[in-house]
Amino acid sequence: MLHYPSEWLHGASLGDRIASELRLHVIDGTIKAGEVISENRVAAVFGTSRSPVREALKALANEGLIRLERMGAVVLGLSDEDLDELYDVRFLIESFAQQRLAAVDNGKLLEKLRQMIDKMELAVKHEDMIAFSNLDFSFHEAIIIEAKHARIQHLWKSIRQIVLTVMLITTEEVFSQGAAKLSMVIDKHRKIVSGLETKDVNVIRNVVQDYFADSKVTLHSSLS
Amino acid sequence: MLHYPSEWLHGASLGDRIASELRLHVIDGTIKAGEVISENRVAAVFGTSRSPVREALKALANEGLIRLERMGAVVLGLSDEDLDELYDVRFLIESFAQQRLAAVDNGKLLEKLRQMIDKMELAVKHEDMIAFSNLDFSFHEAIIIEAKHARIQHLWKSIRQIVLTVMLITTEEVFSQGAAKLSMVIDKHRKIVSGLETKDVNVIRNVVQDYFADSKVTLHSSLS
DNA sequence: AATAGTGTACTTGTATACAAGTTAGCAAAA
DNA sequence: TTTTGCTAACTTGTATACAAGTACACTATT
Repeated sequence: MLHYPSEWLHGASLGDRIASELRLHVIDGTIKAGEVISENRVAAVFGTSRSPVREALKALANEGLIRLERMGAVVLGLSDEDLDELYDVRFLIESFAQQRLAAVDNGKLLEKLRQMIDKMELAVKHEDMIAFSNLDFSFHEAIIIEAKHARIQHLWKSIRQIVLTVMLITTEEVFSQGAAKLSMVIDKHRKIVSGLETKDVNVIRNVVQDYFADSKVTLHSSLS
Repeated sequence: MLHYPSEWLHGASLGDRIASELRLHVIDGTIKAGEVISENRVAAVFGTSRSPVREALKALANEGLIRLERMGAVVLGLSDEDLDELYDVRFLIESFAQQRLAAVDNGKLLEKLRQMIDKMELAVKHEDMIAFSNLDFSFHEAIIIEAKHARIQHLWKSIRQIVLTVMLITTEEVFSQGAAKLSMVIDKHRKIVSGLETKDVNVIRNVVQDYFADSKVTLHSSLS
């Protein structure tokens, strides 16, 4: 059973840890949609009081993974359709961010992105799946942060944990498909860098569209 | 001093009430950006324990109005730029929703929207500012809900309280500008209905663009 | 006077206690 | 058999208690 990487939990409170573990299991289906969970039971499972559990459930509710009700919280899960929608929103956010980056000096960002791609290749060589998924995630997050739009960054924040967790799961699958698939993934990121280089909003729009259209395909073949 | 309408708080927990009141005062500037607030002090002000305050602060942090730190939460507030960005995001979300509605049968929605517009005129006649702002809000929310995209609705959920509160404040200003301004606002909503009627994505895109471009102008002239 | 050390008051994170409300099941009555 | 009413075990919302960590001012020392 996949566990949430403990190195991603440094300095995290109990509430954060419970949220991360719960999130992972809701997304990977260990906790099934329709199930009803209560603060007390979750607290018992994790051996804590209700306080951190309460925070975790609030967080998961904010992310749309569960729905808080009068009695108990019902698990919503992430269906295939939900994943599609998640990528719709990722596209919306990243597309906005990249369009914005076309209008400013983005040299330093591009350098950073290229370094990340180098590290991706290293992670492939070391067969370090966790590092790879983290790099994939950080690549896109760097773009969004560099766009310097507080509200957009906030939208991102509301889905970032889900995206990170989904990437963790899908990367596991991609790794099992061998080096060819991985170099395709890396190449897609190179295309994004090339797109940003042009600083042409039309080129960028197409690049981002291609990226996410392709990602959706990978996503579906990976999860079914 | 403007208070959060108590009729919007039916069945709300203490946490919700504190969040709403705090949100209003952060947005209207009664609580200034840069200020540091602590759970204890807020609890003392509202005469409650820290528990509901804690929830309220978490909610406000999720909305980006404050930033939680080791010691105390620092108020971020909503600058003019933040408001611009808020409307960027509103445009992004509603534009997506309306594009989606072009492809489906939206007759029932249109009927509902027209009824809302009628009620707006009634609210003007009765000089009921709170009802008007609520109708304006519900009009746009109805569009987003009807798009039936869970992730998009979630993005909306993460800003809806801020939008509602901003509308409450700006509507107060619009009302003070007299009937002519109000009928302009109502007319803008009629244009949206007309746009949706065409079911033409290009027409709709332009209508929504116009709507929010114009709203931004109103917003700025209203708050400075 | 400047600085190092220390204590105090404040902060959050977590645990626990209690109150009020909801649900489900069972028993008793029609 | 059906329905009504009650009980008992759950649920969340809120209050309170405690622990660990942080900032800041004050004091003693150089």
